[in-house]
Amino acid sequence: MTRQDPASDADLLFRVFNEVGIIAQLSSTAFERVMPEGMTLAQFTILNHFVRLGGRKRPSDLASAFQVTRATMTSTLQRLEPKGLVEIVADESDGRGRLVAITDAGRAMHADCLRRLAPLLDDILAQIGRGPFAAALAPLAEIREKLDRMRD
Amino acid sequence: MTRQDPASDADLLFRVFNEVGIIAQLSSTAFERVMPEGMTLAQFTILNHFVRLGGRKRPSDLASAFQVTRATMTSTLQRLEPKGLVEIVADESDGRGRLVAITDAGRAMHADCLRRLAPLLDDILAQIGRGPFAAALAPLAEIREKLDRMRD
DNA sequence: CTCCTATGGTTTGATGTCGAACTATTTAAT
DNA sequence: ATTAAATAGTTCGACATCAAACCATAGGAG
Repeated sequence: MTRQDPASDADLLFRVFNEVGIIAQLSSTAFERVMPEGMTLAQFTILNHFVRLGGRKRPSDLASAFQVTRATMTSTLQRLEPKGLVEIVADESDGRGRLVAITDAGRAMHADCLRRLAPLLDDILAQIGRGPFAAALAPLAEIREKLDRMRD
Repeated sequence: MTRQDPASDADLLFRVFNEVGIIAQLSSTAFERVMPEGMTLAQFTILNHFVRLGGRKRPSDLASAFQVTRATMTSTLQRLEPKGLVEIVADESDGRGRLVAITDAGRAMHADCLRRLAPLLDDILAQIGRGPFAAALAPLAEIREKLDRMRD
């Protein structure tokens, strides 16, 4: 029963990755259209991390938390810091490292983003319902986790 | 039973979009690491379209087929054409339009990409199995379709 | 102690992507 | 027929992202 034509397996993977790509595209641009001028999903994600977990983190820890390269994190932090949304200080205990923390302005920006996001989420829930999301979450989490573990 | 705390609904959506974003990220970079030098997922997707469906298409049709802007399609076509993988000619019946078609070199490149992709797909199937993909496909397709219909 | 490797960050160059502004052509409206 | 609105493509500027190359510091092997 679990035996399958290899071609159809490949096709299944293709289709899933294709849907995933399109959804990622559509959702991130929908997000960014309602966000304050200049705020991107990548930047919001950093603020969200600090609002939920607090504390100070090294850029490389943020990079692995979000599955991006250190170069990408450098770039995003270099956009957040001039706006005063995060502050970055040298790590006393490690001459190479730096430590990032959110500022009050960053918290205010995050709150504003959440406020603007609410109507969009309501709209999506009204149009699609929670069913498909509930059904997709567990398999997606498994795919993500194993895919992540494979990148070695 | 279907009644839910609105906060948990928002959280569900957040999580699904988050998983989707990470999977899109990981899968596309995994794809591009095994592809021939200079080939990207975006470019492969165009070649794949023509190999499967044949014919000639206008850039704007390709753009809507792949849910990207015309500007994005212009950019991708401007990378494929100099490499000789597609050819672009004026549309006789419409002075504004242009028509894109794949070339023999494009077909050869596509075949090479498929050949290189096979081991990666095998690896993914071996590590994850088809189960989570089969489970995710239908809900993802529904989310994608309705999200797509909302962008108006 | 000295050297070699590992780790943290940055820079550079390339690609994909968007939105906005622009040109050219087509179609519809009056 | 003239004009206004829609459509096809392009260009530009910004951002996210990666890989590769690079600098600095830390840690371990002898």
